[in-house]
Amino acid sequence: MTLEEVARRAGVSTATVSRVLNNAGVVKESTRRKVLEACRELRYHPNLHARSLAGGKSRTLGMIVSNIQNPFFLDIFCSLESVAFQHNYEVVVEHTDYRPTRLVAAVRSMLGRRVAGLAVIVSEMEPSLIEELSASNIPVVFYDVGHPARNITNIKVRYEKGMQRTVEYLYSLGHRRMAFVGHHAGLDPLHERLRAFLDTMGRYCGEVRYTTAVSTDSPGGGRQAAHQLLASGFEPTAILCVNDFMALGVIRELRERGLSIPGDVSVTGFDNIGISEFTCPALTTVNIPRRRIGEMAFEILVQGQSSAMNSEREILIDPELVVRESTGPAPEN
Amino acid sequence: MTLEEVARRAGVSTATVSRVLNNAGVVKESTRRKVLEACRELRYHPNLHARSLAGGKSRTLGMIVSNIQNPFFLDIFCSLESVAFQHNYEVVVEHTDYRPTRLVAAVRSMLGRRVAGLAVIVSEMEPSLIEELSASNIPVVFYDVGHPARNITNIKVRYEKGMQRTVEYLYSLGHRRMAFVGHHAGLDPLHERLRAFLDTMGRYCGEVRYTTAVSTDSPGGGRQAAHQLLASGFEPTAILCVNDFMALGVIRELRERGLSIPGDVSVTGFDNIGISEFTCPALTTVNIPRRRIGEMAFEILVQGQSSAMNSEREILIDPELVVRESTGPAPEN
DNA sequence: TCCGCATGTGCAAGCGCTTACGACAATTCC
DNA sequence: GGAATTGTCGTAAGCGCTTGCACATGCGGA
Repeated sequence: MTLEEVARRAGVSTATVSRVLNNAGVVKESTRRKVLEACRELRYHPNLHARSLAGGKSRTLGMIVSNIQNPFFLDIFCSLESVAFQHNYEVVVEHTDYRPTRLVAAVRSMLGRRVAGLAVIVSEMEPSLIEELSASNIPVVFYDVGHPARNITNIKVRYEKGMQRTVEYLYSLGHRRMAFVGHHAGLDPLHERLRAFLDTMGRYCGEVRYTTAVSTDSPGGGRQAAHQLLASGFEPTAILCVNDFMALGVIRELRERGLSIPGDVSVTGFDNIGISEFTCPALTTVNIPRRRIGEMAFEILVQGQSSAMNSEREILIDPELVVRESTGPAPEN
Repeated sequence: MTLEEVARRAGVSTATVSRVLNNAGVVKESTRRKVLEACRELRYHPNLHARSLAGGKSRTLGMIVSNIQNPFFLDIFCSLESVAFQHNYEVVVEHTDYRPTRLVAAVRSMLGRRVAGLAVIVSEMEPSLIEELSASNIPVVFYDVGHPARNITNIKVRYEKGMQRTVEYLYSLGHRRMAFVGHHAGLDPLHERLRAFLDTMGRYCGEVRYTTAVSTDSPGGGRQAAHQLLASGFEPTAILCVNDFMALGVIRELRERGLSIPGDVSVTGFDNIGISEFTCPALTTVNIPRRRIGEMAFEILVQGQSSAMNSEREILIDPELVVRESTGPAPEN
């Protein structure tokens, strides 16, 4: 089914069919109806590839995330998708599993798709990508990685602040043995969080003991990390997780061992994903406004585009502690 | 950046460039290198739209789900995406929020993209879609909805069996007051599950009392449903949820009220999503093999395609009960 | 009656790529 | 030594659509 067949059927030219299908130009009502009827009869579906090839412009946005199974990323996607949908845009998503090579492939794929804008919400990075994207002339927003450039806006969360806040909160509750559970410590943004933990801990030097464990970004990974942690003989009174997703597993492992939360061990997460409210006990965490991030991304990519590409800037977000039930005073002993 | 510019730069024709980029035909090693270098220098990214327009064939699959926030759907997507990736396919996903109109729009969009195959994993339906897809000549797999046709394969889970099994299991534990928590009872497949519950209950007529509550497909929805349920004065000793996602909220609400699980109330889910193992208590549920469903979908869409489109058939899956900690003997009183 | 101006359509030139097909060299064979 | 191969590459015709432009009508006003 092509435009031409529809045109023939309706007894008009392809130009006219195109016009009615795009509500562009003026078309007599009677011919418009004829065309629409022909479309229906022939079950015509315009070829989107041909359309964007000829049109030259695109109404699709691209989004790349590290791990779409982690609700943190998924929520941002949903938020972006939702506002995009309202504005008649669509967004295609790709995920990288935290692997730089897949990131590169994903970016290339997006560039090949000629997306109208690209949101890169990942933790891994490949240096050459920055210039590649910067040279691409499409609006880009990075989250957590990269740095601003002509057409690149950066959104960053002050993770250190959140981490610092958490540590201090726990310290004030009397905790003196803490552990950090993370994943992919080799990746910059993730490493940064680990370091924020270590730095803050360093300030209580001599007074506080701590250790770290690393696994994969999933509840199972969190559980495994907790397992290692406890098997090592270190008995933390508080475990800080790099994100809520892993915290789910940490909680599970602790309960499995008969440890009460927060009676014996306090647990904190990061991100404040939807289900962190539904864990038991409900998770103390640090909120990151995912909905707003998605909305900002859309604005930057679509609106910012009109503002002559001068979107070189950095946006900083201060996360805030959300205290729920998984934290409490350190046990006496 | 177009093929032509690259060709000019490399001092060859566009045909040659195309050949090296596609590893098609034979090209002298020296020219191949020249071309690749030109691509790199010019940061050339082939226009995928032009490619599929000219090529006529597509290596992207489409997938439509009702609610991508529900891990059940997300898992199937990830599974499909994973095998597709291994075979050098990509998959674009769209979600409908259980709305038939969005389903129609999504299907049209996929058809416009000229996907190589389409997986429709939804609960809502629009009758006309079946024939529209059937006429489209692309391989299609439906999950839960629709019926087989020339190019349409149907995957169905015998929900009734799972539900029946669950009810009987609870009955055997002494439960005589049960409740069902669901969502979108107006949609066929969902209604079917509700009816499976009612039918099974009907068999114990007079002996067992029951009621139902409906909300939205989310933990929050589950919580709300549980709230209604308990506010109604009915005191179930077991609550059966249409899926694990909602069960999360049900559990939360029960705990909030100080009810012990399974001491006071048993809870069951459906789907066996990843985190149902990490709830507390771990959720008794009915397993649906999402990984296998994703893999089957790929095979049907890609391999089945070669088998002359004679894929008209229905695949039935028997779900199985997974007993964990959220169920136990009914309380004495 | 003729001109000017809306209002509706058709023509045709691309958009960037793939892919027969044929052209031309460099071998190879009898 | 000429013909038949073989290996490389260029030419050009689309793929299905959008869109600037020209053209055809119908109308009122001069």
